[in-house]
Amino acid sequence: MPELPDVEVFKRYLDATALHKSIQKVEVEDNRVLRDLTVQKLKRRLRGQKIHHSRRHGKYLLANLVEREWLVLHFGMSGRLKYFKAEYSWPQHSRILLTFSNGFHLAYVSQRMLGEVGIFSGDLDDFIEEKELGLDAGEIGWDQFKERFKSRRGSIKSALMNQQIMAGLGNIYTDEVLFQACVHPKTSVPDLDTKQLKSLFEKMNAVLTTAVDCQADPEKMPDSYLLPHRDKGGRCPRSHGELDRIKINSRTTFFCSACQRQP
DNA sequence: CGTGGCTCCTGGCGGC
DNA sequence: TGCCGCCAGGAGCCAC
Repeated sequence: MPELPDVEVFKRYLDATALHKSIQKVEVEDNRVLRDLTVQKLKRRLRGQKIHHSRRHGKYLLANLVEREWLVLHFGMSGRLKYFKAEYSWPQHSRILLTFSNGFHLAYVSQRMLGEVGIFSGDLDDFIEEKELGLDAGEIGWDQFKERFKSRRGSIKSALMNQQIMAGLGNIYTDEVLFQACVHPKTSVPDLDTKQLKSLFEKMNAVLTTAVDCQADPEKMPDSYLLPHRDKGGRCPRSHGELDRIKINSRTTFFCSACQRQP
């Protein structure tokens, strides 16, 4: 699930629940989510600290611990956060559990463990540089968007999903943006005219804003969106034709061949 | 440089 | 009912 809107919702959730509370206990239920980081180091860096504020960049959420030190959360395909009180209500697939001084817990939940929990030392800009991330999709301006995409040769879907060009869009929201802009996902970037590129930029902003407003919940999204219709029998809300389903870069891609014309 | 395939993982679902 | 293969909203790596 976690693309930019989902992670933004996680950020707001974290901000509303876990700030300014002393971390008393750190439990690692499965150390595979730590990758190269040792359990010992994670505990040493977290215990006794507080999360002062958080930042999101693309699909990453960074929780600030001390000056130039962050707890890094990446959610892979199935990650989320859960703040709760009672011990017996631990969510299934909790991999990391923090216990605060008020007795509440914050769980990093990840069924498939494709995400990562880490510690980063440095400024946010250093992190972005190390991960080679492009500008955040929610903050990029039109001139930068145009600049970054016009030098690309591949398909627009691949480009929009490329975190080095721009960070935040994943498979689902890329399909949504292409659908809203009526652009076929296989269109090669150089074949797009400025008007189409501008439309993609504007629709991207609208989609991201709407998705965050809907708490990234497909059921709350407008019926005119692709999201609520992908997967369940799948009919285009505009043409009412059956949605097409293809693979691009081995990712399932939904689109409407009536609205999004073959390049 | 871009694309497609494979890999890391777990678990739900449809088909037989 | 049970088992199996397929698939899933991420992303790094490698061969072509």
